[in-house]
Amino acid sequence: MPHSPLIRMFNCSINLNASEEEAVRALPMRVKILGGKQDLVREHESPAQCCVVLEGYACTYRDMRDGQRQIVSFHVPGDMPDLHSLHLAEVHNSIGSIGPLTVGMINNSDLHRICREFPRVAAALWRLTLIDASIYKEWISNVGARDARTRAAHLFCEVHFRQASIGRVRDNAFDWPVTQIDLGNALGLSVVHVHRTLKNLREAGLIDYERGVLHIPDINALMEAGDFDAGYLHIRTASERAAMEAH
Amino acid sequence: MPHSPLIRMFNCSINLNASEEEAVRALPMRVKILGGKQDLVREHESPAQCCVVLEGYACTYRDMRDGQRQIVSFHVPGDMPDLHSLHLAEVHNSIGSIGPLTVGMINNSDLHRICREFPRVAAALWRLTLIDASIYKEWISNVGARDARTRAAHLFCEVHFRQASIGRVRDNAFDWPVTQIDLGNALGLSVVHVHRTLKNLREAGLIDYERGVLHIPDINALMEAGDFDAGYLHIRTASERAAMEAH
DNA sequence: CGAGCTTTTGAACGCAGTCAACAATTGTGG
DNA sequence: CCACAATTGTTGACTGCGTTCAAAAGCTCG
Repeated sequence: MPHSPLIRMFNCSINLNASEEEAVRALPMRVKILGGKQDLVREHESPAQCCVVLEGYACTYRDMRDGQRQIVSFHVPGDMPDLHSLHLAEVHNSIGSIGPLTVGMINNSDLHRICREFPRVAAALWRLTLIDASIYKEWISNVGARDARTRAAHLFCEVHFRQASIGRVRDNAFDWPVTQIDLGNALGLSVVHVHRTLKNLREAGLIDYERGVLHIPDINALMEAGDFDAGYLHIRTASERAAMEAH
Repeated sequence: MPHSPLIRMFNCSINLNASEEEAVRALPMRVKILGGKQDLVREHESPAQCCVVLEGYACTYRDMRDGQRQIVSFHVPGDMPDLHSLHLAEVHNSIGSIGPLTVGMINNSDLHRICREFPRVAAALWRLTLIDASIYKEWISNVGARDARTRAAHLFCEVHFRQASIGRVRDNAFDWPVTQIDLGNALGLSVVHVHRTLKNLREAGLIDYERGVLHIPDINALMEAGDFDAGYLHIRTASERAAMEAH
C-alpha cells in the first residue's frame, strides 16, 4: 500500500471523492529506500520529480559556508518536502534522510496533470505548502526568540503532534532516530549544549528516551515548558474536515 | 492604478494574457492606508480577505509569551502576506505596518473565483506562497546559524534585492523606515547589539543610512559579508520569464 | 574486536544580553 | 511656533547563556 500515506495526507485537507482517490492511487510512484544520512535532493538541483515520505524521517537543511548545517524542518510520513520543484526553477535546500527512510518519487509532470484535472487536489497541495510555510514561521520564532530549553521542548512537541496526527504515537512514545548532532543543527545549538539541555529536560521528567524512542510522559507539561500551541500545525480532526466539506 | 503592483507580481510568474489581466484588474480591491505600527491582521483571527502590499513595508510577526516579538518576514509592494487565509482556518501570526503603508484588501471569495476560472492565476499565487516558504527557510538559517554581523548584512541584501526587483532602488539606496527595535525583533538580537552591529557595518563602509533611507555603496561587498546568494528569492528576469513561457 | 560515531562531562572563553543613563529625534498639544 | 512628552538611538560596564576545546566513555557495525 505505498500510496496510503499520500491518500491520508490528501484526506486531511479535502476528503477525496471516489474519482479523485482513484486518480491519486493511479499516480506512478517509484518507491525508494534509503539508509541513514543520505541525500535525496541536493542544493542547486532542478529535480523533475517530487517525493512523499512514506516511512521514517527526512529533513530539509542547508549547509553554510563555514561548515555549519541548519536543519529547517523535519518531515514525517505523508509530507511532501519538495513541492517547490513544481513551480520553482531551482532548489535552494538539500533534503536528506535521518535514519532509515522510505519515500515515493512522483514525476512533476504527473502531478501537474492531476492538478489540472482535479482542482481540489491542486488546492490540497497548495494547502500543504501553506502549512509548511506556517511551520517555517514558527521555527523562525523558535530559533530566534526562545532559550535553549524552551526551544528544544517546543520542537519535541511539534514532532509529537505531527506523529500523533498520523497515528504513530503509542503509549506516549514515538520513533526518534535523530541524534544530538542533528538536534543541534535543527535548534541552532552546539552539540554540547544540546546534551546539557536534554539532560535538563530529562531530569525535570519532561522527556525520556532510549534506543531511538522518545517518550513524553506528560505532553501538557512539555507544551507548557515549550511555549507550545499546536494551532500553527493546522491539524484537522475528522469532524472538522466533515464540517469543512459541508460548507 | 492601485492594481499595478498586483499585475506586476503576477507577471513575475506567468506573463498574464489579456483575459487574465482583465480579470485581475477587475478584482474588487479596497485600498487601505495605515500609519506606522498598526496591525492589519491579528493572531487567531479568521480573515475573509487577503491583502496586497501597494506601498511601504509590512511585516509578519509573532508575540511570544515573555513579551518578545519575532518578526518573521518583511513585505514589499506586490507581496501578499496572508494568502494562507485562502486555505487555512485560522491565522497564527500578526501582520502589521512599519512606517506608512498602503494595502489593497481583496475578498477571499473573489480570489477563489478567479483561481477557479484561471488556473494559471492559481498557479502563480501558489508559486508566490512557495517563494515565501523559501524565504522563511533562509530566514531560519539566518537566525539559527549566522552571527550578528553576517545576519544583519544578509537581511539588508535580501531587502535590497526585493526592492530592486520592483524598481525601488535608486542610486544604490532605498526607503528604510525600519527602526533598530524592529531590526532587533527581526534578527533575534537586542536593540543594543543591533546598534553595535550596524555601527560595525557602517564603519566598514558596507551600509549607510539617514532619515529613513538605506544606502548600500557596494552590494557585492555586502553580499560577501552576509553570506548572501539571491537564488532563494526566485526573482526572474524578463528573459527568464519569456523562456519559461516558450516551454 | 577494533574503527568510527555519538554521548557525556568539565573548564575556559566570548558573543550577545541586561542594566543604566543620556542624547537625538519625532510627535503632540497648547 | 514653541514646550514638553515619547520614542528612538548611542554608549559603557557588567553579566550570563551558550560555544569552544579537550578528553573519555558508550554504542554500533563491519
